[in-house]
Amino acid sequence: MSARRPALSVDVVSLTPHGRRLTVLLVRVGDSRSKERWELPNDAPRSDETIDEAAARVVRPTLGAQPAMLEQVAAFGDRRRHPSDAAVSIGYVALVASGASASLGGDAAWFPVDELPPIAPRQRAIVDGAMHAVRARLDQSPIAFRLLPSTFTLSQLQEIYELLLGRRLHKASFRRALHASWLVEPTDEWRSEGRGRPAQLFRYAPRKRRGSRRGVRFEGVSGT
Amino acid sequence: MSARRPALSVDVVSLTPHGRRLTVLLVRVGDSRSKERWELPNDAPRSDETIDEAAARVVRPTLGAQPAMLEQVAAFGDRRRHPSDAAVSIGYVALVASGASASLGGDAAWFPVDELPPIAPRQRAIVDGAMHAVRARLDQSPIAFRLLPSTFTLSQLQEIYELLLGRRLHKASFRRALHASWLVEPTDEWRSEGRGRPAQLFRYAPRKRRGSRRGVRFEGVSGT
DNA sequence: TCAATAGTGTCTGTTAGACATTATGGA
DNA sequence: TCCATAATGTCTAACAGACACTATTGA
Repeated sequence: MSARRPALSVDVVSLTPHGRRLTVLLVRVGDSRSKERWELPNDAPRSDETIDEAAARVVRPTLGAQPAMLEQVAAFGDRRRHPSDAAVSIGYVALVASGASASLGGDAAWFPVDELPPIAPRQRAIVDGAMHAVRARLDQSPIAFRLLPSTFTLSQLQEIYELLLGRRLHKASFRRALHASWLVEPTDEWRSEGRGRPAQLFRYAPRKRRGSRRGVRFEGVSGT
Repeated sequence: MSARRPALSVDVVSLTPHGRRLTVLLVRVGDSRSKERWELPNDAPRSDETIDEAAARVVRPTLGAQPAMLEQVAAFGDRRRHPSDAAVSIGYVALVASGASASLGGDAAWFPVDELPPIAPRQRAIVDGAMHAVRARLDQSPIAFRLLPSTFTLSQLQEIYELLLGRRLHKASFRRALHASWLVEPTDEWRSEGRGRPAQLFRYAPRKRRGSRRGVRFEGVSGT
């Protein structure tokens, strides 16, 4: 994309749920005759741009709209290979609401995060770092809602938490903690999905907390 | 230090306790006639160097030895001013054991973190980011021990935790949680400091955890 | 002796996780 | 009807924080 040996690149890991899996957005890069090559959307920041602005610009063409969240992960300045050969790459995570990924740019596609095609080693590290950062922030701030449409069932919400944490949660405990956190409110609608009893729809509506807690906080482990 | 408008700088926030305060290492910069100016130790990374290596090189001359921990905080690429005018600065935190800061380089000095002299706005943001990162990692990994000599009293350890967390902890709860975490073991020595009963000295000696926890974990708030 | 700090034992309220039960729809 | 999922109530073990107490030194 940019000229030879830039000092910097900005790389964005876009995440969205697809079914029961978390997926990452990759773009196919040139080389029409050689075998397929994929990479994270990335570019060198321009001279008049902050790195946050560069990251926003990098996701714009591939994603239709702006993501629900875009945050820096870290700088990666080791000797691992990067497509642009940049000395240092700055990783970002973008969270995209489920279903909002309808209009993908031409050569972009979503891949399950645990089944990525071969990518440059440094970009592989950026993806891992992005997952770490998201998990770390999950109990500090309510970022799980960024991956959901505006109304959702509690089972959907729990599924997102399980996707991000990589482990099952206890249903009753999850709902108790959620209730105590005052982050959601019920709507009048119910949704029937397949078998079983229909689920009530909720929306994200954080209330002022009187004293203490910041996020949702689960120690909760195994699930039935 | 380096030529005009480098693309990158690496800035290191070195932390060590002094008495009951956390202090940051700053260096005085040139300008012998003008009024004092201080800044975080920083430099542009060299072309053959990773950013981690650059950070290690930056702290070496000012600190006597290598710090007990050196980790990246984040990249700071906004439009705030930086001494070198770098487009992007990468912040690092170094933790230095108490007392190990005997041989400081020429124009370096420790300042209480809440009473820093005026520094460039971006470096101010790097210091804040470093404090955030340290607090965030405190309950994930036992970094408090990096700020202590090899043997210490439990009151000293608790004081470090209070310094880093910025709030008082409950003594009995602190010791209970510490005992449960299997991170320290007692030595045969006791130390008498001023009045009161002498305190037993402990050393950092993490044991294998059978099941769950990673760090120390305190919800614990107020102290007697 | 008093003051100050170290170190411990007990009580209580909160809560995470397990378990059980009811509710409600589709096949 | 049976089955699958939603939603909720109760029990229990673990634990954080409060409180009280003993232990041991210096002044």
